[in-house]
Amino acid sequence: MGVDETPDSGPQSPQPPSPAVRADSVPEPAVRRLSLYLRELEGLLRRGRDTVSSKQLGEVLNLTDAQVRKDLAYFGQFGHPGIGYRVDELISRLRCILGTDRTWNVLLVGAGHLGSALLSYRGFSKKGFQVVAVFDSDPAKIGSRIGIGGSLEILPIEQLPAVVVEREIQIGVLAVPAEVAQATADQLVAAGIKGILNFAPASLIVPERVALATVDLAVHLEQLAFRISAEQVATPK
Amino acid sequence: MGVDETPDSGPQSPQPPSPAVRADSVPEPAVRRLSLYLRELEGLLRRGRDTVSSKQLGEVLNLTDAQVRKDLAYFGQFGHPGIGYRVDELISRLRCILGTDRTWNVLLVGAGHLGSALLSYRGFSKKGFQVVAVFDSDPAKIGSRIGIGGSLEILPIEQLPAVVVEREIQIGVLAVPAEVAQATADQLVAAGIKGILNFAPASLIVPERVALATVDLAVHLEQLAFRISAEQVATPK
DNA sequence: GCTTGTGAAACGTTTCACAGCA
DNA sequence: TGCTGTGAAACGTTTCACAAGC
Repeated sequence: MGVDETPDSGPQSPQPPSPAVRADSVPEPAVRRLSLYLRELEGLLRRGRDTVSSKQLGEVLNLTDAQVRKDLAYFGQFGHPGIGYRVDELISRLRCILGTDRTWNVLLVGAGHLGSALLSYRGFSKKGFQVVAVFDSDPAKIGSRIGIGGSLEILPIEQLPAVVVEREIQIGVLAVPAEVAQATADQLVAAGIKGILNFAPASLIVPERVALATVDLAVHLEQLAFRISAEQVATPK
Repeated sequence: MGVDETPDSGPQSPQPPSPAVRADSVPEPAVRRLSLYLRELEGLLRRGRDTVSSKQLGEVLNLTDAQVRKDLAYFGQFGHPGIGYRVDELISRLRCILGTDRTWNVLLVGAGHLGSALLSYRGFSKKGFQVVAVFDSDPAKIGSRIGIGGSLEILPIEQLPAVVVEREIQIGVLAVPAEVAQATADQLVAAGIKGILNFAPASLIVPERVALATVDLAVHLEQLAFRISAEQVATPK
């Protein structure tokens, strides 16, 4: 499948990554919820809360208190009996675990509607994800500037391997048509990307060492349609 | 929480919904995978395939053949021993089950970058989801036209209840800032919306009868960051 | 009082393995 | 032979219940 990998340790990895706890044998659903805990905690911090109990955290997220405690306990002992969890403390622990206590350099492939929207989305940089390169295959777009304040030049896909190394890019966001999604993913993998966030409505196959997440917007609408239909048939309660 | 619900049966529901099989006691993960099966099958159909086995379907989706068979069997007996599944037959069965064999009228709240991108996304209408109204709270935007060919006028949120009834809207897409997401969701619920697709990075609380799906783009990047970090710590295989 | 962390039980999902059919 | 549909076993996750700590 083309070139395979950057030698061993990347160009120079910024610093040893942070986890500090072995992150294996942790249920996948628990890891997904970690992000939700962090999001809620950041909201609590903004509202000036100092501590929060597993019960309170669970309530807003529709989870039991035991679930919250167990999820957090997979990674260490962060709580204080009788008190709960200290908001600021738990936030920095979770950021460390999730890897968002550092900056991640991200590239975007596909400067269409969705790609442009993602570029102007503040939520990414707030969490430490910095889009540092944009690629497109359309010759008409190449060379033009895009992003907040036109800070990025749209590059041809051929420059991908060099730019990934140069700008120390770890994650690629795919906002291309489904038909070219697999081929583009292959190029990202060949360039040494470590994770891919795929917005194309297609299943991708990547080597095990590459992390992959696919977000299919239409699929989520389909799930809503299913649940609405089911409701009308079954429980008109 | 404001007005509660449109009387009983909506204005006039287009037609009795399609499911035909009791859609209860089906594992949630199985329902999620139904959408993926459908997506793959549509790809197979385009490539001219007539039949497919559970093994072949499972391979592209990283699932076992038994998993595929069991998922489909929850809804009926669609397969043909010795042959597999007929692609066109299974597609129409799945569309019927998921509720995408009919058209869904959708509204969008929030005409910012993401909202605009969603409006110009072809994947929605391809699956039968038609955006028929757009709302925003910014007075500067109200009255201007948006969407493919400027076919939609941006309306003030005050018109929401009337428009939902008038245009028989079942699903609302939320592309608003996190701070106003819950308040906006409350308005959608009050207007009688049956399902909400939330793109704001916030947990929403809605009545049980309203279907809710939240897509937090930053959360998916966080999950990638976690898995990449974990990889470097654990298995440098 | 209230809260965490955790073994054990309960529950749900996935995989196995095979009968039955084309 | 090749494939589906399906009980039963294996596995994983969630909930329960309680000891220990503030």
